Amino acid sequence: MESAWVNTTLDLNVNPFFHTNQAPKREADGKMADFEVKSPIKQEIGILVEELNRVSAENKKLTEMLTALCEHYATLQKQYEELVSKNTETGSSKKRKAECEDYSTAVIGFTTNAESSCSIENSCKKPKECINGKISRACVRADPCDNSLIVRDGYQWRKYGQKVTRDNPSPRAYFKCSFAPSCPVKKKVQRSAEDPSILVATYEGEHNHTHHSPSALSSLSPVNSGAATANNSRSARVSSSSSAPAVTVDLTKPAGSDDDTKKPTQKVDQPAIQQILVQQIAASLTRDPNFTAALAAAISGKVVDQKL
DNA sequence: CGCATTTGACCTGCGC
DNA sequence: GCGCAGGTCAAATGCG
Repeated sequence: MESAWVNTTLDLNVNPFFHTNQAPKREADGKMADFEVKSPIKQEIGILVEELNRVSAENKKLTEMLTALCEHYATLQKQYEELVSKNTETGSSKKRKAECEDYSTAVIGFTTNAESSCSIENSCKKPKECINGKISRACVRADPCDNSLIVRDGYQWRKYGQKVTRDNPSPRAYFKCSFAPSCPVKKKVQRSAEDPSILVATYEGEHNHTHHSPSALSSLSPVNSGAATANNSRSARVSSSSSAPAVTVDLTKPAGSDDDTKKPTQKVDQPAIQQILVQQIAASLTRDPNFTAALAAAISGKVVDQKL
């Protein structure tokens, strides 16, 4: 992932003759008398210098926007890695404290733990529950006014309990998967203590049935679709693309250095305006918290699938 | 009437 | 051993 930066190369053709049809021709006709072109050339140079300054300023602005984008991405990635490393840590004997800390820090994103079962709640579970203990966590942005602890993830859940925990004023709801009678998966949903608009869903176990609930998927609310709606298997990717407009972000291109933007580019077939458009879209997307949350969920879901 | 949700009681594990 | 806190059960309740 480290190398998956956005290409920062801007195809801003600052060739002085780019915007003038006459100049190259005159250059080709190089033997033209000085007195014939002196005055128009001066005027033209002034215009071109002005144009160059404008483009340079725009270039600088775009570079800054792109830097912000990359920093934002790096921050998200760092957050994700911290969460993963935290979940893979072993040895915290004080399970309840550890769990509490997890809730307070896992504000955005989706974490899972496929290899080391029960690491999040390693010491709290009965041994028999740890055998199938694949634990994952999803954070879903929800309306703070909505008291229902419902996380729509495509599965059918049956609520079997609710409890107010010590470290969080909002109650914790307990769900069992009712899609299949023998499905052992359980889900705990609780609002984040720090941000009541975020629902933290913790999944335990693996579904022993296929996930096909179109009605449930189609009912994913816009509130959820923009945030990280996910569970421990496939629905993370499905939900993130179910109702939101399709946005394809290519992060596979290597990043260009700052110097790259200053180099004159050989490519003239790609209009600069398209590049600017792309940059502006990227910048606006990174300012959208829903998009960043969805991106985090999508990345997490990808990692989960690779682990499976 | 059947199913899902609510909610108080009970069970279990952990720390002191 | 006791108390605390999280997790689960099951009767009561609500809703379509």
